[in-house]
Amino acid sequence: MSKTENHISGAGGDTEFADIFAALGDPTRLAIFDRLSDGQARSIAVLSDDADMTRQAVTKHLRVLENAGLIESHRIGRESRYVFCPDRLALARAWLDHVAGRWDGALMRLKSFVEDGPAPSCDKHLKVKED
Amino acid sequence: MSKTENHISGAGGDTEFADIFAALGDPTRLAIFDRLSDGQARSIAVLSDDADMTRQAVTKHLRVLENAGLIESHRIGRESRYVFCPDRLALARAWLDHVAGRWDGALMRLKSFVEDGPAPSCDKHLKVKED
DNA sequence: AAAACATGCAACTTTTTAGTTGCGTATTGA
DNA sequence: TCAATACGCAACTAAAAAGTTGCATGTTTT
Repeated sequence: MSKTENHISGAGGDTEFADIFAALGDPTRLAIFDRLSDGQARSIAVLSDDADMTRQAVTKHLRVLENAGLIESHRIGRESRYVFCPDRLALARAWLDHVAGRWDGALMRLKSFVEDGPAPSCDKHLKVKED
Repeated sequence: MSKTENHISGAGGDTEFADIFAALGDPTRLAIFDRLSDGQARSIAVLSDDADMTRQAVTKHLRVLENAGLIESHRIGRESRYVFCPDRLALARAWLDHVAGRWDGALMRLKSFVEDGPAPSCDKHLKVKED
C-alpha cells in the first residue's frame, strides 16, 4: 500500500476525507459549490455578487474549496475563473456510501440474529464493545 | 412549501447541510463516526480509549456529532452510550448525489452541444455566466 | 493616457473551535 | 461503607477560521 492512503476509511487516514467535509461545512462554501456544479466557470466578482460579504471573504472561501480539491481556478486575462471539480466529491460520496453500507450490513446481521438466534461465537451482541 | 426548507439545495437552506458536513469535517469525529457505523453502542470511556486526547475533548466531539443529528446518546446507569444515527447521513448523501447529478447533467449537455452543434438559444456556453 | 475593472497581498479584529484542567456528582462493585 | 468508575459542568488557554480594510498590481475599455 502506498503512503498516501487511498482506500476508504483507513483508520487514521481520515484526514483527507475530513478536509473535504470541512470545506463543505460552511453555508457560503456550500452555496458556491452548489452553484458551480452546473459546470459553468465563474469569476470571483460574479460569485461575490449575491454573497453578503466582501469579495476578499469570498476569495478565501474559494481558496478553501480549491485546497480541498473541490474546485479549480485558472486565470483568464484579469479575472480568475473557478470551475467545479468532481474527483474529490466522488471520494466523499464513496466514504459516505461506505459508512452507510456498513450500517446496513450491521442491521442485516442484527435482523438474522433476531430471526435465527445467535450465530456461533456471537455472545457479545448488544453489549458495549470493548474493542 | 413549508418554512423549513426540506428540498435539496434550497439556495439559502444550505445551513442544515453545512452543519452535517462541518460535523464530519474533523479527523477525530470522522473516526468516531466511522467506528460507530457498525451499529454498536459505545460509552464515552470506550470511545476515548484509543484517542490521543482527553475524555472531555472526546465528549465535545460527540456533542458536535449529536447536535448534527449524526449520532444519538442515551444514558444507561452511569454511562452514556452513543449510537449511529442514519437519517442525517442519508440527507448528506442525497445532497452530494444531487450536486454530482447536476454536474453529470451539465457534462451531457456539453457533450451534445459539441456533437450536435449549438442548440437554440444556447449562445453563451463556455462563457462566464452573469447569473 | 486615463478610468474602470478584477484581483492579490498583508495586517488586523472578532469569533469559533479544539483541547485542557479542576472539581463535583452519581453509579457500580468489593 | 469505601474505592473505583463514568460522567457532567465551568473556566481557561491556544489556535484556527471568518471577515474586514487598505493598498498595490495587472488588464480592459474608452
